[in-house]
Amino acid sequence: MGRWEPHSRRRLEEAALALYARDGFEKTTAAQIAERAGLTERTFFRHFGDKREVLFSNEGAVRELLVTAVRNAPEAHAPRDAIAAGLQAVGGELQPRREAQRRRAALIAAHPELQERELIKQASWSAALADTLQARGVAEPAARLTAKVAIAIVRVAFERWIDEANDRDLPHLIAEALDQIELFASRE
Amino acid sequence: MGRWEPHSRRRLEEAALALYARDGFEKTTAAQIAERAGLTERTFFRHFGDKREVLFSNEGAVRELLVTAVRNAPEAHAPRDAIAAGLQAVGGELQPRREAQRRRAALIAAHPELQERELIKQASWSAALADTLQARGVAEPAARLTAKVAIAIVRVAFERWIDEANDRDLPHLIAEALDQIELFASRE
DNA sequence: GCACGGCATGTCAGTGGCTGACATCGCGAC
DNA sequence: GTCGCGATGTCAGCCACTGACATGCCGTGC
Repeated sequence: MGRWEPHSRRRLEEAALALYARDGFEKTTAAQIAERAGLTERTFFRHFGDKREVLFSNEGAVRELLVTAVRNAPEAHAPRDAIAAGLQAVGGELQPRREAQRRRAALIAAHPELQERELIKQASWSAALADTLQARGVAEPAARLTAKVAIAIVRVAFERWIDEANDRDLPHLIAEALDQIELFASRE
Repeated sequence: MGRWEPHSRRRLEEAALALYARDGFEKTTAAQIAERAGLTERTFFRHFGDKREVLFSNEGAVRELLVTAVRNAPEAHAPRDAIAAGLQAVGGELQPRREAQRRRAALIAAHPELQERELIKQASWSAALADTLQARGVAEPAARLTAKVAIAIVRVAFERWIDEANDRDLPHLIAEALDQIELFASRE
């Protein structure tokens, strides 16, 4: 066995989740999280830039999923269809974790500081998507605009998926939202 | 003369602007801002919820401009045209202050924490716009989606306006961005 | 013209997020 | 077996932000 228990990062994430849910975000201190994980506050801040970031450790992976799916869409596909593939990839990834996503969304909705962090993550998705569209030949500023619209689509679909009593699945809701917008983004 | 110099809020804003520009955002403390304004740190935090908020005091007024213009658009106008009126109102408001907007944008672009705040302000524009569209008869979730697209349009136009060497005016850039998207948002 | 209450500010003490500097020590490379 | 690396611990400190209470001009009512 090593000098320390393994998986410290994951332990911190789990401790944070549990305490944020139990006591609320503001009432939880970084020291409490660290203690519950058997670590020190300083170590918490080595793994996560701030108290909020611990709730967003997954974000990079989902973003990569999105841009990869768009990048790998057949070259003949119009931007709209490449984007559809990307959004569906994200939808398929999140669909199985509905309950966890719901809890997480409720936590974020209750705390403006967390919404801010969520929004900047969305902006980073948008920027990455815009780059990918450019690489597929979409010119600026259409690429940036189209990317923002695409993120708006997933978000609205996501919110319906979280909110609604019925259990329509996320990919379906994404497709529906996509149908409501005529994406510009023609090749030239 | 009153017990104190008047316009303390404005003095704080100006002091903050000057110091953020001169020394950078993080290197400026709230106490320094207050001192430059002839006030105390505590008073700074009575006027502004945090160090960032002082850069966004104008935001509510512009949001009101937007929703009012949309609300007052002739009832016969399609949502797309009502939105166009709203966005043009915002464009017309910002156009005369290009240099100030440019400086402000540069400051924000250099600091992720400020971007976060900017994004949540945009989200509040979007939410207010969605409500207004609903009041005009646009159903959910189309209203929310359309509102987000509208905000994406102003943002992309705004960024071009800020960035570009030439001096095309903001209302024109907004109209151009609007043309790139077919807004859904039909009445029923 | 005086008492009074409100309101913007001041004062003070405290909490907690976050950081830099330095110490510790198991583990793998060689 | 030594050595250096990397993850963690320890400690001291800054500053954003807050609650509680004090102060004193100013308008209001009488």
